[in-house]
Amino acid sequence: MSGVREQKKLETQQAIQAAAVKLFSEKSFENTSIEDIAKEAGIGKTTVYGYFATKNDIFISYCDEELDHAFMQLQSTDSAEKPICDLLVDFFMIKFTFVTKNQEFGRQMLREMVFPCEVNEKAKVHDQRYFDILEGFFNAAQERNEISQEHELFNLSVHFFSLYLGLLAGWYTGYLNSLPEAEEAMRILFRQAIGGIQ
Amino acid sequence: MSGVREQKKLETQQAIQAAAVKLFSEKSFENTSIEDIAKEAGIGKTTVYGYFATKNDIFISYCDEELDHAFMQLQSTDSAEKPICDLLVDFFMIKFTFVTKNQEFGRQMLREMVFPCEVNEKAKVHDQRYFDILEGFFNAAQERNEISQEHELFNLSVHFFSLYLGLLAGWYTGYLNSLPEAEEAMRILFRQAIGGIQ
DNA sequence: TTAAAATCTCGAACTCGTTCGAGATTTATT
DNA sequence: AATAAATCTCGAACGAGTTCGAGATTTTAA
Repeated sequence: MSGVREQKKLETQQAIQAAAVKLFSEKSFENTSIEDIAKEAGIGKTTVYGYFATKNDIFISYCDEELDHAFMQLQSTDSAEKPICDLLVDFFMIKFTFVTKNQEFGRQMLREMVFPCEVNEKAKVHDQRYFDILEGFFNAAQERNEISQEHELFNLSVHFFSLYLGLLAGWYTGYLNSLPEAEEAMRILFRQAIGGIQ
Repeated sequence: MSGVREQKKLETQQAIQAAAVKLFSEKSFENTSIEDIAKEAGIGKTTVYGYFATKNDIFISYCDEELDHAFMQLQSTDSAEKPICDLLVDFFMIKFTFVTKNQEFGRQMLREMVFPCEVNEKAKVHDQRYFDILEGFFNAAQERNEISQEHELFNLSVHFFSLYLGLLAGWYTGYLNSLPEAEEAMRILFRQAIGGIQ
């Protein structure tokens, strides 16, 4: 009977993850201690470290779950026949709204995702999914001749993603204070990008 | 004889700041404890808290000093008769080089500056100085008709600053691995922004 | 079946950021 | 000059993340 240990390990792992999701949502990252998580998961505090190297790692796996949920919402972006600018604004405003919904959670997550301590393969997979969607948008826009063929899809995606990042920075540094304000700023920047500044 | 206390307070403040600069440079933020700083400054660990509310605050004041130095270098950007694209690349590559010179320091600083815990007036002053320079560039470019008058200087600055941020994110998430690579990517994005993508 | 190896668990302890509280020093008041 | 008020300092202690080490459990090998 091999695999008892493996089975238990999986269960414990999931128990920790579930406890973290629950407590981070109820209280928040800062207000949840490792001991809280351990207690909720029914194990000793030290045992947690057999599964996650640091408290931050638990947070990152929590982010992964949250992002998965958010991704569902995103996929339903109605990519019908809208002009590319509107489409992009819709797309990024969903992300923006999600990430700034909870100021603290968003900040913490962005710090980890945008300026991570070490290259994180899992995050790259996430990014790739978003970029796939974006590239789909641009590809369609190129085919209907709304935008030029001369730019690579990846570079286009990076461009708009960067503008999105800049807006988030503006939010967290206090330049933007409401969603409509953010959307207006986003529209201005996106139009600049599309039309050029020459 | 009034002011003995004030005098001492100033000295202590400077001693802490100097100790922090020294130790953060030698070891790094994480590897420097408050106690280390206190010892170096010749005071008790608790006393530090009379001057800075948190360890992070010490780091932020350290950043301010570093950024001041970096700013000097920046001002000397030769804004002669270069095309705006080259000028912007030069400008932002100085910033990029500075901030990524020490991977860990840069990451920590960017986290604080881009996604700060609370709105930080001092950081805004810094940003303003950079934006002033950028707006100067754009203004000159508009006057020699290199770029259109229709965009506000501020929005233009935000646009390129955002692209710069996106590149830093690319650096820290492992998409960019060398300065020449970063510069090439920057040039591509900047050209996209200038020429538009239509 | 059994002994050795590998792995898992958790109480105790360590580190470091931060707060408390009480005594020391300076300033203000008369 | 003397005393009260304000401020500064730092040893002690607390809280939370993390590591140590030793015993318990499971796997492997014979």
